[in-house]
Amino acid sequence: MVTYAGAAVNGGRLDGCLEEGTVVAMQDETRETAAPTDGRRPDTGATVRIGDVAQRAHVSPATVSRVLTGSAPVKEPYRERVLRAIDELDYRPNLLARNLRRQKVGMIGVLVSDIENPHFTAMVRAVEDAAYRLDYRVLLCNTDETAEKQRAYLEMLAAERVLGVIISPSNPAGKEIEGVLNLGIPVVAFDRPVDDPRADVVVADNVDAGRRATEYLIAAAHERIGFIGDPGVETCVARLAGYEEAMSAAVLSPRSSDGRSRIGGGAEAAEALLRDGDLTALVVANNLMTIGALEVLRARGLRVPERVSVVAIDDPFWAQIVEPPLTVLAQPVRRMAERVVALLLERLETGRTDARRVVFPCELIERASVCRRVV
Amino acid sequence: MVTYAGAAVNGGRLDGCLEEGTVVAMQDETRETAAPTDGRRPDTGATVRIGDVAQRAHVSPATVSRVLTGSAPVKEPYRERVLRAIDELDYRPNLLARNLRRQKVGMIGVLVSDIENPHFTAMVRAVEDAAYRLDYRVLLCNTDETAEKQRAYLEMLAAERVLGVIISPSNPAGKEIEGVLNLGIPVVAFDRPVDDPRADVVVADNVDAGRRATEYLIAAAHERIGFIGDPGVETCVARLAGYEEAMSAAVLSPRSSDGRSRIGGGAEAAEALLRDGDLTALVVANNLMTIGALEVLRARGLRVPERVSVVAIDDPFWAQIVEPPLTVLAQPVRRMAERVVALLLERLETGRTDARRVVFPCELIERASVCRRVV
DNA sequence: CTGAAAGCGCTTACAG
DNA sequence: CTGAAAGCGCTTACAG
Repeated sequence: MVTYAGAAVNGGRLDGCLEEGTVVAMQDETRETAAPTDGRRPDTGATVRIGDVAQRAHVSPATVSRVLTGSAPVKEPYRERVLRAIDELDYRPNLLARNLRRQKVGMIGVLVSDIENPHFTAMVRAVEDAAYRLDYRVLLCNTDETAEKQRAYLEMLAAERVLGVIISPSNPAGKEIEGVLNLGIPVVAFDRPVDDPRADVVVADNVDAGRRATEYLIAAAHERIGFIGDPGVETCVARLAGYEEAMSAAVLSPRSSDGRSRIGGGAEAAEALLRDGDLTALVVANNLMTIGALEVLRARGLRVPERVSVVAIDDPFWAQIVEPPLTVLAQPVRRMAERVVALLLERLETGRTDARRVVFPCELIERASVCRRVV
Repeated sequence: MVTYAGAAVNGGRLDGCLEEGTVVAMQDETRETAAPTDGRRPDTGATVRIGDVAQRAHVSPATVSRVLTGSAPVKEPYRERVLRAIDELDYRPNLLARNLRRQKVGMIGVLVSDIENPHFTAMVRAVEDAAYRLDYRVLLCNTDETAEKQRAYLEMLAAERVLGVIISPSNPAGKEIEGVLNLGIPVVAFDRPVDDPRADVVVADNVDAGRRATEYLIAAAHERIGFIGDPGVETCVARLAGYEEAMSAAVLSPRSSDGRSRIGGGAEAAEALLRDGDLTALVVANNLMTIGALEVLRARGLRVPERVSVVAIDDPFWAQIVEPPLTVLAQPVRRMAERVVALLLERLETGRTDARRVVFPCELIERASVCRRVV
């Protein structure tokens, strides 16, 4: 707080002159000061190694290693001397060396296709939780729906010899994953399937989700129902398929638009659908696109649900504070994440090699964004 | 899609019997099948090493290394033989060995205190983007507002000898960071300051944000203004200080409550404040707590802004679709993140050692969650 | 239970 | 420009 009080003295000179993204302006708005460096040098260089500890404790490096890792018992006079030496020298083992020796790292890699999407974020959170408890550290990579970043990260994870890989594949899935698999590193795919038959897969039943979302609207007498999806993303394609099934079963004509999985795309897709025809309902295939669609409906003064009913797929944390609270098909994210970790661990611990595919049904949560169409 | 069609055949048997979190039920809801394993063994074991490549290309390992890293030019007959051998053997260098030899990894560690908070998620995204472009890989750790996880991850990053650390410290900040700093690994703190004077710090001007949020409400004739914060989180404490400054400058009595930085806590804090007195306005110190507060206001039928006006600090992506769209003090997240990466790189590349502190002002964005108090 | 020694798979001065 | 050799800092059979 002391620092803060000082920092705030001449703060907040905005005066409306702030322009988002203007880097030049940043110089003016920010204050930059050199903090005192208190004499301590960042003492690079002379790092202490296991040999130094051994010497100081009058034991062999092997013994130090053994107390460090607990790989074998060490008798009392030695043990304590080692511990003290470690403490006195502030020794921290170099994992780079340990990893090389052991030919593995205590990490599992998690590749996520969009870290800003709350759906993935919730997944990651659950995965990290579970893995952490089991003493695995998580190396999280954001592939940004990009094949190139996915390849680069997969390459790195393979080179780094992680214990296992958990991935929500960016499309097109599959090819780049072989390198990892060939190294004998187990992979489990979540949210979206992966082509390689050696990988486990945990997905929601997306075509069912799309179908049920649509059927729910049809049951409320809607007929002109649009769909916002993303032809480039496998989950959305499946949801679209479910939507189309339901529509054709009811002899209604489907109309869908590409929302590119993002907020902005969802907005554009909504615009396009609205332009083309007089919709009374919308199925939106993911939570980010739902935001875009809602923004457009609001901007046009089309009230939800009276004028346009909406069913979203995904149940993000904000679904209830939106006006009206969203009726959704929710994936059991937490349980799916736990399953993902369990599958990976099973492979790690039992050496299982036959691939599993687990499909979770979604749950319909009725809130207030759908009403019966007034005929 | 083929796989999907099959998967969906008997999908979606929910029938209302699904209970969130019931693990037992999971067995019934999910279908698990063994996928074909197509004969390929996960050929563990016989990994190919640089020596194998060298042998096949009739060159020395040193030469292979040189074409791999580009550390020195390699003449044509050799170069091509090496490339072919690499390709034929599907060789991928073992980074564990490379790292050990070089005594560093091409990774920077990013520690974030809550990965489910869109504020951090946006930050992480921007950091990852910038770092990736510069060819650094990001090791992301979720500390969960927990000193223990923070310590464990910091320990790991130190042992792993990452190039640099970017951290939004969980409180209490500081102590655990010394190990990293002592190793000569640069650290830059974001969102919240870190105690060690060797670290760079990039923060928003939080007391100013709290003050301006409050002044804005006071200017709209509000007098009974509550504050939802988190005494355990430095940013929130600063925002509270700003709030208190503004209140006492206007001779109004402050009333604040602890929302523990989460949705649930925000809800409880709102309940508590509402119970204690007849508020007409609320300042909420972060976006997650804002959700909780809004849920409570909605549940009680207290309309925003007519009955209770709200100013939130943080401008998450959902601020505009909420009803009413939120008036907020927004941090320039993207620019802050870019600054963070720039500071780290500067240390990495120029070897700068004097610490910097950069403070960004927040921007007031007026939307519709505040109205003039009707006297 | 402890120590001496080999080795994990690379990279990089050092010669040539 | 290329190769032989040393070495990064650990761990782990192998003796004792």
